[in-house]
Amino acid sequence: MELSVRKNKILAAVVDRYILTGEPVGSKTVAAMLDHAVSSATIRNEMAELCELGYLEQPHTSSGRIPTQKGYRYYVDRLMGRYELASDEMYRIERQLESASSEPEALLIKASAILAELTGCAGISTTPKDEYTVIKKVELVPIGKKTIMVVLATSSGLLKSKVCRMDVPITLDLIELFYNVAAANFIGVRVSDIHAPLLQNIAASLGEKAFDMLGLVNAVADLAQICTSSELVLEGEANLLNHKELEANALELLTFLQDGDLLSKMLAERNSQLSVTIGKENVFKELENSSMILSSYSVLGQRAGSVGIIGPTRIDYARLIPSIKFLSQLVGKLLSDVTESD
Amino acid sequence: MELSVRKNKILAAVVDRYILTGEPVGSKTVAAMLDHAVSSATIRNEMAELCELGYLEQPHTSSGRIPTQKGYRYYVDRLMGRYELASDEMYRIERQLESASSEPEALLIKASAILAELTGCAGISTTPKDEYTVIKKVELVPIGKKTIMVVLATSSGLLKSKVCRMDVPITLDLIELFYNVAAANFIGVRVSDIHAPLLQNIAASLGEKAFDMLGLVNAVADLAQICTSSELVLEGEANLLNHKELEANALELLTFLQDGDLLSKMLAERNSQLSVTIGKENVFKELENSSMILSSYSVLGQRAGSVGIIGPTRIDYARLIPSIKFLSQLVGKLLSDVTESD
DNA sequence: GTTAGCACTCAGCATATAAGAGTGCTAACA
DNA sequence: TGTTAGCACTCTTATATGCTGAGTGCTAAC
Repeated sequence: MELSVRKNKILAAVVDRYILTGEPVGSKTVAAMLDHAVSSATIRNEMAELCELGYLEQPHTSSGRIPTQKGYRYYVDRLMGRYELASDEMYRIERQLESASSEPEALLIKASAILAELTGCAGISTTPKDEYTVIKKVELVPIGKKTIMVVLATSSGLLKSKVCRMDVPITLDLIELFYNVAAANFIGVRVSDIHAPLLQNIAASLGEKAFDMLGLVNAVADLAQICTSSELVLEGEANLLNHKELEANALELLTFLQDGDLLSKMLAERNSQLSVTIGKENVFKELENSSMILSSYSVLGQRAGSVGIIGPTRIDYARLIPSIKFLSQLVGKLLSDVTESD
Repeated sequence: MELSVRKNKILAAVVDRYILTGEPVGSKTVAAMLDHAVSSATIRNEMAELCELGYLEQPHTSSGRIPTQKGYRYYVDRLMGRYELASDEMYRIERQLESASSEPEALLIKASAILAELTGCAGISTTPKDEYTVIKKVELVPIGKKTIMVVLATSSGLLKSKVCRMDVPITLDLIELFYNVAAANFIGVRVSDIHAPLLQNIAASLGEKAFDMLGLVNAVADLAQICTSSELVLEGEANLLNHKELEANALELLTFLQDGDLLSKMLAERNSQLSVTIGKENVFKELENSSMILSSYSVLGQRAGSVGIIGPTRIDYARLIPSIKFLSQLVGKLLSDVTESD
């Protein structure tokens, strides 16, 4: 629904001001912000209507107005200004991020931390979801007589490892056999294609030797599984305590975030390039006082994950969104760089 | 300094009760706890003396008493009962922990999480400090034309990796040369012995080929460095918000913990088997309202790290200490298992 | 449609009062 | 000399009261 030009201006003024100060905004203040083009009484009339329409609300009968979630939504969709990052700021972020670009996980931890610091909110991101990437290399690293480490590297730069304890001493034969099996069945295969049927095939083809090998083959399957599921990275949760509107539910909120599983699923479902989720628009009631801004990044043209923030609904959307967008593009670029030289 | 038997009983009663309820404890309550062996008036006299001696204090002129830090210290050192874990509880913990025992870091994350859940505090631990362990294996995993992954495994089961970007395409010659260099200079060497002079030696012996190799050699050195320094693991920080005595400084506290560097150093210096640090006994003022209980674990007889908790000073020391001790022994045992088969 | 003016509402603050918990002290007791 | 009963006193907590100021809704005039 479209509001009148003047209502737009008033709503924008209220939201801008409220984001800035956190105090309810009165008609006089708005009149001043609009250069007294109309008097405060007129503003009052308009604001009363905006209340009825559900864009504003009053904490108490006679105080200024604050935006409702509907108000924020309207503001984000139509009213807010678009800012650009200063180029020196962009440069600074780029430098910081590049210093951690050697591994995807480190990169996303860094990205989340940068966002947390930049925004005063919690920084959040998901590691690249790799179901289309293939296994690049499988290596065994013997540790002890019966202990061996299985290392799996994917074409997207992920490296995962797992220690495997065997029931029998590890022989050179076994290792050689494993490398043969790996070359035949794993290398060049999509991580998402390492599933039960394939494993059974392998076991069958091995015959009597299958038993000793089973642990190693399963380890590879486990690692492949880990590679397909993207992981949640959260940094700067403590920042959320800074926002007094979140304090009341700080415990629930932080506990929820720390758990991560639910959140992780939620992020996986997102598919727009930029998503702003305000208050109760969030599925989980732990987030009903929070907003989430996420921007997805792509690796080699393929949507791979997201970076963003979680903060209070009262948040400077106009300034933060460009930062988050910029960072997501940067993450995509750096991750593509790691991979592209293939 | 030794107190009279009766003062001991009274102090113990006050601390026990205060830990339980969080409310100041009055003379009448204490009299009841001691089965009215003496009247409340007598208790009052004794409590007044305990105040003068610095073991108790009054939040306001006329309220019950609460323990001072000195009081807690005395209680922990001499008064508190010793509990034992129920054997089914021990079994439950053992099972949980074993499920994550494949890698040292996962194990300690799990241990911290268990402690956090068990105690309602933040669980904390350090990964094994490995300066005496030796490099077991160094592997190269090619990723792209100019990108290669360096993997380092230590005898203690640690596995670290780093992506290395080269200026020139990676050739088989280079890889072979690296493996020769590694076999001659790294394998079997203590991680703490990989330092600048050794690197210079290697560079010198390589002559003109040193340039291409430098990145790889440096990567190994970086990884060795990472192995020597133990890492801090923190779980369940959100639990701290449950304790109202910490709420006032929750932001500072969580920020401090999240940073970790300082804390990490502090933990490294600890050398007693069990350490209880109460309030201002902590070096950092962010922790002056907190207590820390740490128990060190040993891997193959060698002190390697610690596990424990951080919580408010008002905490059930008597019940938590046995849990923490038990967990530290368990961690040591599981880590030794991973390593022993060498 | 806009504005000035005014009565009204309500949060926030300060002050006053009462109740209750617990103390310190004194004097009597064993 | 150590212990106890009794009592006045202190201080927190809760509740009630009044005041102030910001901001409103409404009405009447422009």
